[in-house]
Amino acid sequence: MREPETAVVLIAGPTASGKSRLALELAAERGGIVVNADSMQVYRELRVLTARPSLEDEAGVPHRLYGHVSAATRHSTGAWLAEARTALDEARRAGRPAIFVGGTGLYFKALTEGLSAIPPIPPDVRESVRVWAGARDAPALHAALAAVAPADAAAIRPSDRARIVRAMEVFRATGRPLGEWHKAAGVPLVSVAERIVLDPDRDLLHRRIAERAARMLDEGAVEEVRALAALAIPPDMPAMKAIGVREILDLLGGRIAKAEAVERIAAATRQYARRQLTWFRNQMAGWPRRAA
RNA sequence: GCCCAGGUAGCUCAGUUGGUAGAGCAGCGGACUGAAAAUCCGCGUGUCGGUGGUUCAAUUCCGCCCCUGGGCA
Repeated sequence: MREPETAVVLIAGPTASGKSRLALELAAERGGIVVNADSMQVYRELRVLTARPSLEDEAGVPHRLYGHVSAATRHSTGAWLAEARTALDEARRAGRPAIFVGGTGLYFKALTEGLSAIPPIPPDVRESVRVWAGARDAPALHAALAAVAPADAAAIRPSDRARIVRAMEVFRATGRPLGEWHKAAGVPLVSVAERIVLDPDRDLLHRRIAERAARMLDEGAVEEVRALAALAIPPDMPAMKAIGVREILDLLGGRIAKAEAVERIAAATRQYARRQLTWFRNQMAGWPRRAA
Protein backbone atom coordinates (compact mmCIF):
# COMPACT_ATOMS: atom_id res chain seq x y z
CA MET A 1 0.00 0.00 0.00
CA ARG A 2 1.29 3.41 -0.95
CA GLU A 3 2.25 5.66 1.91
CA PRO A 4 0.03 8.74 1.93
CA GLU A 5 1.82 12.06 1.71
CA THR A 6 1.90 13.77 5.08
CA ALA A 7 -1.15 15.97 5.32
CA VAL A 8 0.29 18.28 7.93
CA VAL A 9 3.65 20.04 7.96
CA LEU A 10 4.82 22.00 11.00
CA ILE A 11 7.59 24.53 10.42
CA ALA A 12 8.97 26.29 13.49
CA GLY A 13 11.94 28.61 13.65
CA PRO A 14 13.19 31.80 15.20
CA THR A 15 12.26 35.15 13.76
CA ALA A 16 14.14 36.01 10.55
CA SER A 17 15.15 32.42 9.89
CA GLY A 18 13.34 32.19 6.57
CA LYS A 19 10.39 30.03 7.66
CA SER A 20 7.80 31.89 5.62
CA ARG A 21 9.78 31.41 2.44
CA LEU A 22 10.19 27.70 3.12
CA ALA A 23 6.46 27.37 3.82
CA LEU A 24 5.65 29.18 0.62
CA GLU A 25 7.92 26.91 -1.42
CA LEU A 26 6.48 23.76 0.13
CA ALA A 27 2.92 24.98 -0.34
CA ALA A 28 3.52 25.80 -3.98
CA GLU A 29 5.17 22.44 -4.55
CA ARG A 30 2.51 20.35 -2.82
CA GLY A 31 -0.59 22.44 -3.34
CA GLY A 32 -0.76 23.23 0.36
CA ILE A 33 -2.41 25.88 2.48
CA VAL A 34 -0.11 27.99 4.64
CA VAL A 35 -1.45 28.46 8.18
CA ASN A 36 0.03 31.05 10.51
CA ALA A 37 1.38 29.89 13.89
CA ASP A 38 2.66 33.23 15.07
CA SER A 39 0.93 35.17 17.82
CA MET A 40 1.59 38.62 16.34
CA GLN A 41 1.10 38.05 12.63
CA VAL A 42 -2.61 37.66 13.30
CA TYR A 43 -3.03 41.40 13.79
CA ARG A 44 -4.25 43.18 10.69
CA GLU A 45 -2.57 46.52 11.33
CA LEU A 46 0.94 45.10 11.71
CA ARG A 47 2.05 43.68 8.40
CA VAL A 48 5.49 45.27 8.12
CA LEU A 49 6.37 45.20 11.79
CA THR A 50 5.58 41.50 12.17
CA ALA A 51 7.18 40.55 8.84
CA ARG A 52 3.96 39.05 7.57
CA PRO A 53 3.93 37.50 4.08
CA SER A 54 3.44 40.07 1.35
CA LEU A 55 0.25 40.58 -0.62
CA GLU A 56 1.97 38.92 -3.59
CA ASP A 57 2.83 35.87 -1.50
CA GLU A 58 -0.73 35.66 -0.25
CA ALA A 59 -2.07 36.01 -3.76
CA GLY A 60 -0.04 33.09 -5.08
CA VAL A 61 -0.75 30.54 -2.35
CA PRO A 62 -3.65 30.35 0.11
CA HIS A 63 -2.75 31.76 3.53
CA ARG A 64 -4.86 31.48 6.67
CA LEU A 65 -4.84 33.28 10.04
CA TYR A 66 -2.68 36.15 8.87
CA GLY A 67 -3.86 39.65 9.72
CA HIS A 68 -7.39 38.40 10.24
CA VAL A 69 -8.06 40.13 13.57
CA SER A 70 -7.95 43.73 14.69
CA ALA A 71 -5.13 44.97 16.88
CA ALA A 72 -7.86 46.18 19.22
CA THR A 73 -8.73 42.55 19.86
CA ARG A 74 -7.21 40.49 22.65
CA HIS A 75 -6.28 37.34 20.77
CA SER A 76 -5.10 34.26 22.64
CA THR A 77 -3.66 30.81 22.30
CA GLY A 78 -7.10 29.29 22.78
CA ALA A 79 -8.68 31.49 20.13
CA TRP A 80 -5.86 30.67 17.75
CA LEU A 81 -6.23 26.95 18.37
CA ALA A 82 -9.94 27.08 17.52
CA GLU A 83 -9.12 28.89 14.30
CA ALA A 84 -6.34 26.43 13.55
CA ARG A 85 -8.89 23.63 13.79
CA THR A 86 -11.06 25.35 11.21
CA ALA A 87 -8.11 25.85 8.88
CA LEU A 88 -7.08 22.24 9.29
CA ASP A 89 -10.60 21.05 8.51
CA GLU A 90 -10.65 23.19 5.39
CA ALA A 91 -7.36 21.73 4.18
CA ARG A 92 -8.58 18.17 4.82
CA ARG A 93 -11.81 18.73 2.96
CA ALA A 94 -9.88 20.18 0.06
CA GLY A 95 -7.37 17.34 0.16
CA ARG A 96 -4.46 19.75 0.50
CA PRO A 97 -1.64 19.68 3.02
CA ALA A 98 -1.89 22.16 5.88
CA ILE A 99 1.46 23.85 6.38
CA PHE A 100 1.67 25.48 9.79
CA VAL A 101 4.49 27.98 10.06
CA GLY A 102 5.46 30.34 12.83
CA GLY A 103 7.64 31.17 15.74
CA THR A 104 5.30 30.82 18.69
CA GLY A 105 6.37 27.67 20.49
CA LEU A 106 3.28 27.60 22.69
CA TYR A 107 1.06 27.43 19.61
CA PHE A 108 2.86 24.34 18.35
CA LYS A 109 2.53 22.82 21.78
CA ALA A 110 -1.20 23.57 21.83
CA LEU A 111 -1.53 22.05 18.38
CA THR A 112 0.30 18.82 19.13
CA GLU A 113 -0.62 18.33 22.78
CA GLY A 114 -3.87 20.24 23.16
CA LEU A 115 -4.90 22.67 25.87
CA SER A 116 -6.73 21.83 29.07
CA ALA A 117 -10.48 22.39 28.79
CA ILE A 118 -10.64 25.65 30.72
CA PRO A 119 -13.73 27.72 29.91
CA PRO A 120 -13.16 31.18 28.47
CA ILE A 121 -12.79 33.86 31.14
CA PRO A 122 -15.79 36.25 31.03
CA PRO A 123 -14.66 39.73 30.06
CA ASP A 124 -15.97 41.30 33.25
CA VAL A 125 -13.93 38.89 35.39
CA ARG A 126 -10.86 39.52 33.30
CA GLU A 127 -11.37 43.25 33.59
CA SER A 128 -11.89 43.25 37.33
CA VAL A 129 -8.83 41.08 37.92
CA ARG A 130 -6.73 43.39 35.83
CA VAL A 131 -7.94 46.46 37.62
CA TRP A 132 -7.23 44.76 40.93
CA ALA A 133 -3.76 43.70 39.75
CA GLY A 134 -2.91 47.09 38.33
CA ALA A 135 -2.86 48.68 41.74
CA ARG A 136 -0.58 46.15 43.44
CA ASP A 137 2.95 44.88 43.12
CA ALA A 138 3.66 41.30 42.11
CA PRO A 139 4.42 39.91 45.59
CA ALA A 140 1.10 41.26 46.87
CA LEU A 141 -0.71 39.59 43.98
CA HIS A 142 1.13 36.39 44.71
CA ALA A 143 0.14 36.51 48.37
CA ALA A 144 -3.49 36.99 47.39
CA LEU A 145 -3.28 34.02 45.05
CA ALA A 146 -1.69 31.92 47.78
CA ALA A 147 -4.70 32.62 49.99
CA VAL A 148 -7.17 31.10 47.53
CA ALA A 149 -5.07 28.69 45.45
CA PRO A 150 -1.94 27.72 47.37
CA ALA A 151 -0.83 25.08 44.90
CA ASP A 152 -0.97 27.58 42.03
CA ALA A 153 0.99 30.11 44.05
CA ALA A 154 3.62 27.53 44.89
CA ALA A 155 4.06 26.77 41.20
CA ILE A 156 4.41 30.41 40.16
CA ARG A 157 7.23 32.77 41.17
CA PRO A 158 6.13 35.76 43.24
CA SER A 159 7.61 38.05 40.58
CA ASP A 160 5.74 36.53 37.64
CA ARG A 161 2.84 38.93 37.21
CA ALA A 162 1.42 37.47 34.02
CA ARG A 163 1.04 33.97 35.40
CA ILE A 164 -0.29 35.16 38.74
CA VAL A 165 -2.96 37.20 36.99
CA ARG A 166 -3.90 34.30 34.75
CA ALA A 167 -4.24 31.93 37.71
CA MET A 168 -6.35 34.47 39.57
CA GLU A 169 -8.62 34.95 36.57
CA VAL A 170 -9.18 31.24 36.23
CA PHE A 171 -9.90 30.84 39.92
CA ARG A 172 -12.36 33.71 40.02
CA ALA A 173 -14.10 32.65 36.82
CA THR A 174 -14.34 28.92 37.53
CA GLY A 175 -13.89 28.51 41.26
CA ARG A 176 -11.13 25.95 40.61
CA PRO A 177 -7.39 26.51 40.72
CA LEU A 178 -5.56 26.60 37.39
CA GLY A 179 -3.45 23.63 38.44
CA GLU A 180 -6.56 21.51 38.86
CA TRP A 181 -7.60 22.24 35.31
CA HIS A 182 -4.13 21.40 34.06
CA LYS A 183 -4.32 17.91 35.52
CA ALA A 184 -6.62 16.93 32.68
CA ALA A 185 -4.54 16.71 29.52
CA GLY A 186 -5.75 18.33 26.36
CA VAL A 187 -6.61 16.61 23.10
CA PRO A 188 -4.02 17.00 20.34
CA LEU A 189 -5.30 18.47 17.11
CA VAL A 190 -2.33 17.17 15.16
CA SER A 191 -0.44 13.99 15.95
CA VAL A 192 1.09 12.83 12.70
CA ALA A 193 3.04 15.52 10.91
CA GLU A 194 6.25 16.34 9.13
CA ARG A 195 8.10 18.50 11.63
CA ILE A 196 10.86 20.97 10.85
CA VAL A 197 12.72 23.34 13.16
CA LEU A 198 14.88 25.88 11.38
CA ASP A 199 18.10 26.37 13.28
CA PRO A 200 20.25 29.08 11.75
CA ASP A 201 23.79 29.92 12.78
CA ARG A 202 23.56 32.55 15.52
CA ASP A 203 25.83 35.12 13.87
CA LEU A 204 23.95 34.79 10.60
CA LEU A 205 20.65 35.18 12.42
CA HIS A 206 21.88 38.34 14.15
CA ARG A 207 22.94 39.79 10.83
CA ARG A 208 19.54 39.05 9.30
CA ILE A 209 17.81 40.62 12.27
CA ALA A 210 19.87 43.79 11.96
CA GLU A 211 19.14 44.05 8.25
CA ARG A 212 15.45 43.47 8.75
CA ALA A 213 15.13 45.99 11.56
CA ALA A 214 16.65 48.69 9.38
CA ARG A 215 14.57 47.69 6.36
CA MET A 216 11.30 47.72 8.30
CA LEU A 217 11.65 51.37 9.20
CA ASP A 218 12.26 52.21 5.55
CA GLU A 219 9.35 50.11 4.34
CA GLY A 220 6.41 51.42 6.28
CA ALA A 221 6.78 50.36 9.91
CA VAL A 222 6.73 53.97 11.09
CA GLU A 223 3.49 54.72 9.25
CA GLU A 224 2.08 51.47 10.53
CA VAL A 225 2.77 52.40 14.14
CA ARG A 226 1.44 55.89 13.57
CA ALA A 227 -1.83 54.37 12.37
CA LEU A 228 -1.84 51.96 15.29
CA ALA A 229 -1.36 54.81 17.74
CA ALA A 230 -4.37 56.55 16.24
CA LEU A 231 -6.52 53.62 17.34
CA ALA A 232 -5.70 54.45 20.98
CA ILE A 233 -5.51 50.82 22.01
CA PRO A 234 -4.67 50.26 25.69
CA PRO A 235 -0.95 49.55 26.08
CA ASP A 236 -1.54 46.21 27.77
CA MET A 237 -3.22 44.73 24.70
CA PRO A 238 -1.13 42.05 22.99
CA ALA A 239 -0.70 43.88 19.70
CA MET A 240 0.87 46.79 21.54
CA LYS A 241 3.54 44.41 22.81
CA ALA A 242 4.83 43.58 19.34
CA ILE A 243 8.53 44.27 19.06
CA GLY A 244 9.02 47.69 17.54
CA VAL A 245 5.81 49.35 18.67
CA ARG A 246 7.28 50.95 21.75
CA GLU A 247 10.51 51.83 19.99
CA ILE A 248 8.75 53.51 17.07
CA LEU A 249 6.40 55.35 19.42
CA ASP A 250 9.56 56.73 21.07
CA LEU A 251 10.86 57.69 17.65
CA LEU A 252 7.60 59.41 16.71
CA GLY A 253 7.60 61.18 20.05
CA GLY A 254 11.06 62.55 19.36
CA ARG A 255 12.53 60.79 22.37
CA ILE A 256 15.05 58.77 20.35
CA ALA A 257 16.70 59.04 16.94
CA LYS A 258 16.09 56.66 14.08
CA ALA A 259 19.42 54.86 14.45
CA GLU A 260 18.65 54.33 18.12
CA ALA A 261 15.22 52.94 17.28
CA VAL A 262 16.72 50.50 14.78
CA GLU A 263 19.31 49.31 17.30
CA ARG A 264 16.73 48.85 20.05
CA ILE A 265 14.41 46.92 17.76
CA ALA A 266 17.29 44.71 16.64
CA ALA A 267 18.33 44.07 20.26
CA ALA A 268 14.78 43.22 21.35
CA THR A 269 14.48 40.92 18.34
CA ARG A 270 17.74 39.13 19.16
CA GLN A 271 16.49 38.57 22.69
CA TYR A 272 13.21 37.25 21.39
CA ALA A 273 15.00 34.90 18.99
CA ARG A 274 17.09 33.58 21.86
CA ARG A 275 13.93 32.79 23.87
CA GLN A 276 12.46 31.04 20.85
CA LEU A 277 15.59 28.97 20.39
CA THR A 278 15.51 28.03 24.09
CA TRP A 279 11.96 26.80 23.64
CA PHE A 280 12.69 24.83 20.49
CA ARG A 281 15.83 23.32 22.00
CA ASN A 282 14.14 22.16 25.18
CA GLN A 283 10.41 21.88 24.52
CA MET A 284 10.69 20.53 20.98
CA ALA A 285 13.88 18.56 21.43
CA GLY A 286 12.75 15.66 19.29
CA TRP A 287 11.93 17.72 16.23
CA PRO A 288 14.34 17.45 13.30
CA ARG A 289 16.58 20.47 12.84
CA ARG A 290 17.39 22.09 9.57
CA ALA A 291 20.13 24.66 9.02
CA ALA A 292 18.69 27.84 7.56
C1' G B 1 57.38 68.42 17.66
C1' C B 2 55.57 70.24 22.60
C1' C B 3 51.58 70.47 26.43
C1' C B 4 47.11 68.46 28.49
C1' A B 5 43.33 64.43 28.97
C1' G B 6 42.38 59.49 28.26
C1' G B 7 43.42 53.98 26.91
C1' U B 8 39.88 48.75 32.24
C1' A B 9 34.25 43.41 29.60
C1' G B 10 31.36 43.57 22.88
C1' C B 11 29.79 49.22 24.12
C1' U B 12 29.62 53.47 27.77
C1' C B 13 32.22 53.93 32.10
C1' A B 14 33.44 53.23 37.71
C1' G B 15 37.42 51.42 40.75
C1' U B 16 41.85 49.56 43.09
C1' U B 17 45.87 54.77 49.62
C1' G B 18 50.00 48.18 45.60
C1' G B 19 47.25 41.97 47.31
C1' U B 20 45.13 40.15 39.40
C1' A B 21 38.53 44.27 39.17
C1' G B 22 32.55 45.83 38.79
C1' A B 23 27.97 48.62 37.13
C1' G B 24 24.45 49.70 33.14
C1' C B 25 23.50 48.19 28.27
C1' A B 26 24.67 44.24 24.85
C1' G B 27 25.50 38.84 25.10
C1' C B 28 24.67 33.68 26.93
C1' G B 29 21.83 29.69 29.51
C1' G B 30 17.03 28.26 31.69
C1' A B 31 11.48 28.07 32.84
C1' C B 32 6.97 28.03 30.06
C1' U B 33 -1.02 25.19 29.27
C1' G B 34 -5.82 30.85 26.61
C1' A B 35 -1.22 38.25 27.12
C1' A B 36 3.72 33.61 24.74
C1' A B 37 7.02 39.06 19.95
C1' A B 38 4.08 37.97 26.79
C1' U B 39 6.04 36.94 31.72
C1' C B 40 9.87 35.27 34.84
C1' C B 41 14.80 33.06 36.79
C1' G B 42 20.12 32.55 36.44
C1' C B 43 25.38 33.67 34.47
C1' G B 44 30.82 38.60 34.10
C1' U B 45 32.34 36.65 29.39
C1' G B 46 38.74 40.74 31.03
C1' U B 47 46.78 39.93 28.84
C1' C B 48 43.12 46.55 33.32
C1' G B 49 47.30 49.61 25.68
C1' G B 50 52.70 47.55 25.22
C1' U B 51 57.39 47.04 27.44
C1' G B 52 61.20 47.67 31.11
C1' G B 53 61.99 49.07 36.40
C1' U B 54 60.92 49.35 41.88
C1' U B 55 58.49 45.65 45.13
C1' C B 56 57.39 39.54 48.53
C1' A B 57 53.47 41.29 45.11
C1' A B 58 52.11 46.15 39.75
C1' U B 59 46.03 46.98 36.50
C1' U B 60 47.54 50.58 40.46
C1' C B 61 54.02 53.66 41.54
C1' C B 62 58.28 55.26 37.99
C1' G B 63 60.69 55.36 32.85
C1' C B 64 60.16 54.61 27.69
C1' C B 65 57.03 53.40 23.56
C1' C B 66 52.19 52.97 20.90
C1' C B 67 47.11 54.65 20.10
C1' U B 68 42.82 58.25 20.60
C1' G B 69 40.83 63.22 21.57
C1' G B 70 41.83 68.42 22.54
C1' G B 71 45.26 72.59 22.70
C1' C B 72 49.94 75.12 21.22
C1' A B 73 53.12 75.35 17.24
